[in-house]
Amino acid sequence: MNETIRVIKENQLFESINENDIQKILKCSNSVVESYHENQAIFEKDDTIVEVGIVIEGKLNLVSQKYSGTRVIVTTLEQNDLFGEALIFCSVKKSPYDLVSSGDSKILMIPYSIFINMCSELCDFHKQLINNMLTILSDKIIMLNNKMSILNAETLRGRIAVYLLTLQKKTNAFIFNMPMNRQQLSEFLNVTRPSLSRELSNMQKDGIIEIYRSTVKIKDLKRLQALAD
Amino acid sequence: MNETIRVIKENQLFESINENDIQKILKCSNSVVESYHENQAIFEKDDTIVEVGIVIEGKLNLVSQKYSGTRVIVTTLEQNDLFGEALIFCSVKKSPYDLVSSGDSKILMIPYSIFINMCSELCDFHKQLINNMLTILSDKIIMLNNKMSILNAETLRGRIAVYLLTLQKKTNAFIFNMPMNRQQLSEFLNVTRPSLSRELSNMQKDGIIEIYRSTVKIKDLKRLQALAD
DNA sequence: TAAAATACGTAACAAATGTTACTGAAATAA
DNA sequence: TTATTTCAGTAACATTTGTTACGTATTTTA
Repeated sequence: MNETIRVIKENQLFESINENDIQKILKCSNSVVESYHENQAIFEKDDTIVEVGIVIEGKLNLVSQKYSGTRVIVTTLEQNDLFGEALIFCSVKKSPYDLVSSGDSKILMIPYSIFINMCSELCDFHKQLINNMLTILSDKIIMLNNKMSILNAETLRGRIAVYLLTLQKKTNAFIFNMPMNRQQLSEFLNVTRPSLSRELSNMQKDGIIEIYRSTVKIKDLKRLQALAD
Repeated sequence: MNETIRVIKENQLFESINENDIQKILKCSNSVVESYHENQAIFEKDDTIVEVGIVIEGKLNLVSQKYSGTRVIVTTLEQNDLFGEALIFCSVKKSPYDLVSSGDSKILMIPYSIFINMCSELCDFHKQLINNMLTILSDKIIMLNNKMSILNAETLRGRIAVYLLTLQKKTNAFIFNMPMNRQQLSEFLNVTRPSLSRELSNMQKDGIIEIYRSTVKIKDLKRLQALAD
């Protein structure tokens, strides 16, 4: 269990909670570490989710079962990734995906009840746990809203503009590095890689940006902003 | 205050909490009903949000300030609509929008602290309030994920397919009405109205659906599912 | 260091979607 | 009822983005 705590004390869910109190939470909530092996399912589509999980060791694949029967990996969860946090609280708790272990893995499963029943001692760390959960859910909403505002842009140039402006704001600089390669960025913006390359080149020709590999320089902020509107 | 309770007792935030306990919550949290007049701002862009609000009377416009200076109404909030619920808990609590009263309005403002401090009595209804908030946030995440899966479809036909299949699943019928007109649906799918009309016609020609105004009949479920994959 | 693999840019062409403008049908108002 | 307004379908053309294929630069591996 010490290994578990060493991992999860870095998790946002346990922020500002010390190791002793984390231990109490795990005990009080009847949390357990479960072991899974290659291809074993943690849960399947339409299962009712009543626990949140944290990956302690190994990797998990979140798998979408297509109508055609083909299976597509939606995302991969690694050490300290949290899952199930939206499903356990929402009105319809059925999972839309399978969650499958990729190789051997260990997972901490935390039952639902710890988040809705305060213990009678009214411990401060229990409040903090729920507060952390509220922050995690809210941050996810903000992140999804930001992603939506990118996908809602009318043109690819607009999407690029919104994306670059968020980086400009975050770094507070006019020269910065993009944290994704072209393939990843094109998937994030929901276009093909050659389309993205072409448009970045066009924007460079038009004097809006300069770009080489992952390094971007914003040359005409006003026009970039106009594109993002 | 009785009028206020008559309104908000229908709100998801107060689900399974009786009128007496709602009254206690409002008192214990120092909630107040504020009055606003035409064009008065409830909060402005970059304000730090420390209260959730519920519209008791009138209408509010959530307004996006574009870089160009033009102002665009993102959405309109009406009686019993909740706002600020994600911003008060997230890591960066600054609002990206202005919230402005459209005509006279009355708004119940509920301070942040009620959601993070259990009162010493450990009242059941207080637990229920926080539980309701967790459900509201989680449902919003699920809704945004669904919307993302529509926008992520590669073609318009795919987006239409995803949308129709969610309606098919919800109504459990092969003939149903769409709750939006063409203009609204085209905005929801992020395309222009003529493009939507054209594609719906094409899908009808191809024998996948039959459509007249808002009435849709799914004629070839398998092909519709293949499109949504 | 050389060889192999990967990442990126580009170009020609195809396909999808946007734009504009017009029509008739349906709903609403007078 | 008739007139008016709103809603929806269509068509021609413009623009944007996808597809495919290839060359070159960069990074990784042996």
